[in-house]
Amino acid sequence: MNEPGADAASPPSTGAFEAPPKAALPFAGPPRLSWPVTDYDLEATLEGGQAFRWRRRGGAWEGVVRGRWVGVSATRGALEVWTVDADGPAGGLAEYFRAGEDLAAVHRSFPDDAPLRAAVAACRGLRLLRQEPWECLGSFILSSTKQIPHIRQIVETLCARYGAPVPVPAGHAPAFAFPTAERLAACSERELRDCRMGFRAPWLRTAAQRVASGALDLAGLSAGTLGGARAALMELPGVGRKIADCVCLFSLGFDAAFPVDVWVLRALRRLYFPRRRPTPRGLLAFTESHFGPHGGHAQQYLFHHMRLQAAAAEGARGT
DNA sequence: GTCCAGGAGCCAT
DNA sequence: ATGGCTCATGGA
Repeated sequence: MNEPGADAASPPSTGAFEAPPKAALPFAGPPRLSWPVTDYDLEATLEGGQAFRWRRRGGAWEGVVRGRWVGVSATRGALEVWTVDADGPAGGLAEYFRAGEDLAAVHRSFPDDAPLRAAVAACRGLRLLRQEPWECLGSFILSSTKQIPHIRQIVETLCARYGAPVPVPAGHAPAFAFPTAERLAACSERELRDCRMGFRAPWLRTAAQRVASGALDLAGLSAGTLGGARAALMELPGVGRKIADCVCLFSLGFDAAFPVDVWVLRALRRLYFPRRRPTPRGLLAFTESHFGPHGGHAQQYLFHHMRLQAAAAEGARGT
């Protein structure tokens, strides 16, 4: 990936598809990093349920990645990233945002069927991130039978209480890293329950202990196969097929992983099996054979499309 | 009050 | 293998 210096990033925005005034950007100074991108929908990507720590600020977003405060915008024909320490190493942010991804190639790898075409058309610019494995695992252990806003709330509480403070822009409210596995392993179940995570507390604690002790080498799982990584993750209490697939897809680089939650289950049944009702096993086999090497992307499009439609229907009924 | 949420584990068929 | 039940918690 190219990582031009901070001064390389003030294209006059001959934007073919947008052009908000520069003043709309809430972050001071020039961006630290910039990559030319078309079709990078930050709202769909950062708030669509794959990551839980991004907060909208003006037309941009801010969050904490790998222990550093990050601001990000995609409004000027480029993905632009602000950080606090302008001199330190850039720290894998290109990898996190998958800035060099050839989205068109991903779309070309999809099967050519009507439901997926519709989802891609409705969610143009939806991307996948590559998150830190421990944060991803910990967050998704908290996700079971929870709505996305509540997952975000629990994660924020956890970070504020047990995460290390990170440097923030002058005058900015304090921000915190996602707690290390070591720190959470040292928490009591009671302390975790006090973060309102309910019955998930012992699951998170056990996962933290295994990662902290080295019994589970998360980063090492990337070097193996999807099946191997999934199986290793599923040995953790509270981690079944769905959460394991989320971690494989969102943090370990396995683009074929296809998490099936209640939304995706509804989408698959409605769109691909409107008549008969496939068994869970049969449906899993379908997801593995039909969607190809980037099936995880396809899954995210189906997921997001379903939720957009549900939100539209909700709005139409007047709330 | 009732139902549901980016589930998982356990137990009885 | 499959179908129920339970596990906290908060919002609609």
